[in-house]
Amino acid sequence: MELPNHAKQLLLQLNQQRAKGFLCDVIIVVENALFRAHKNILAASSMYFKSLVLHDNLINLDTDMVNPTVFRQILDFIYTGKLLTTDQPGEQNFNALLTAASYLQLHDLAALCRKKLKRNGKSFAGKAGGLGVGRSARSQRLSTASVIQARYSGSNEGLKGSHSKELSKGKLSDDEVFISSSNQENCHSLSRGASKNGGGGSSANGSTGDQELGLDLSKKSPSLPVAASHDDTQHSESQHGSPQSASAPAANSASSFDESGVGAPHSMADSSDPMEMDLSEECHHSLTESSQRKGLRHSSRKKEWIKKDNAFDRKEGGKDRDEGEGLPNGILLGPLSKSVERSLAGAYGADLPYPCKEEVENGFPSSEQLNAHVETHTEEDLYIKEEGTYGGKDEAEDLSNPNQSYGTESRPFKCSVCEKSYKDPATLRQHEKTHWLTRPFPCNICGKMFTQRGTMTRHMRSHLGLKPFACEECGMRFTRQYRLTEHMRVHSGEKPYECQLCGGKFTQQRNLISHLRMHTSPT
DNA sequence: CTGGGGAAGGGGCCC
DNA sequence: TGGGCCCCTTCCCCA
Repeated sequence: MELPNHAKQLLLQLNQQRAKGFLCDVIIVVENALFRAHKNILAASSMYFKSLVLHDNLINLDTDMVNPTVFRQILDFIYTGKLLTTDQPGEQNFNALLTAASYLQLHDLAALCRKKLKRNGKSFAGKAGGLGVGRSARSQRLSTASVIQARYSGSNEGLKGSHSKELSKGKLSDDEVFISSSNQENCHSLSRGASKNGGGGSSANGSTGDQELGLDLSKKSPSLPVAASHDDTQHSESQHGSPQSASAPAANSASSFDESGVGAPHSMADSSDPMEMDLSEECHHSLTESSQRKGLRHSSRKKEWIKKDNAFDRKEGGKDRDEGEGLPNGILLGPLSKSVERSLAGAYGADLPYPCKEEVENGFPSSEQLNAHVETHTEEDLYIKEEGTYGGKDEAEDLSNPNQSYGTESRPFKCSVCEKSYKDPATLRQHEKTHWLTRPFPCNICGKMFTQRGTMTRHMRSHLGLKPFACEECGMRFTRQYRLTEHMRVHSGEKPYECQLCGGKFTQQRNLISHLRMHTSPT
């Protein structure tokens, strides 16, 4: 069933709202003219607008590329899909429209203009003049073709190169540089988007690249709502998408996460590029995270995704850990995009269950079904009652129950689920996370999820082979300082852990513990 | 072959 | 956010 005029009616309403300024949330300044519009509409019509409205409520357009008359036409076109003619000569108008459309990355409109100009037998490329409508001489002589070419050049250098080529050919003089600061950004974004090398999923890559080129798009808006590096990366990625793939990269954008289910599968399911997976997961990550910041925890509609049980993969024994560390059994794929699920499933040949903690036995055949199920849970359900069933907790760890060594007087913050109490609310909150069904911090590489960010980043280090702590004696490297300290005892011969039963000494406490088991085990 | 010890990897959790 | 310490586990060596 489909309403025949739904889209049309919707657009009509939006256009009427625009006329009244109703719910308009962005102002576009073109020369002395102001235009009000809706960010969503602009963002949906052009990647360029999308990147701009993400940060700003007030947008200044390059008056060399677009003038008020043309922009009015363009805005009308965006809202109606119709191009209204002006009283100026058609060819001039289409040239101006083409330039502006190219500048604003309104590709449909640009194509339309090109078509029209072609039909009129007028080549727009390289034509001097014709931009009309208050254009400056320098812009008028600028060919749209060169605009587009410059924007798609491989790098900033490439851009300069192509521009200087034009200069040397005498087509442009020094003052004919059309690239305003915003254009440079734009160009940069596109070129980065076109070459996947620079993109990457790591925030390091993204930010470094921008900095290298003296460009930090996030600087555009100091009031960027979520300033985490992840989000910066997503933001960059969203802007770096080439126009040709405008819909796909948008799936990774923080501003367009709702598209992830639509745009992602195409680019991701078909790709084994882990970076692409990263992006989606980053998206998931940021969603989960920001949701929590917003107090989603207290929402009765919270969706919870869990690993079957921590104990599960332990029971599975070492083989699984070795062979499938990347995707442990009972992987807790959260609300990842379907494509990521498929990618992971394909990569690891594993079933990806969507078990609700309550229904571990049954599981759910699809994320949607689990989704529907978890919707039925209330906040209380988010907590697992302490019955010794929560993975990872064992008797030994219970011995370290803070309450056993401290009175509750000095630890006033008591866990509502178990008996533990803490000195400060932050620690309590951190502890309470261990009772959540959700694990908010997914590994971008294998999808494994963690309750604490630190644990996740530490885990990531193992993926990346980052071992910052080196032994000065033998050069062996470790992921953790503690390991290095432990290791140094090998060289020093220090064995601080002594068995009280047999006097055996050990360099590692854990080895003493396992040794003690030998004493206490029945056999 | 088996069991114990040494050394190391990785996750959970508290501070 | 990272350090520190707890845990389980694995791998290797050797008796």
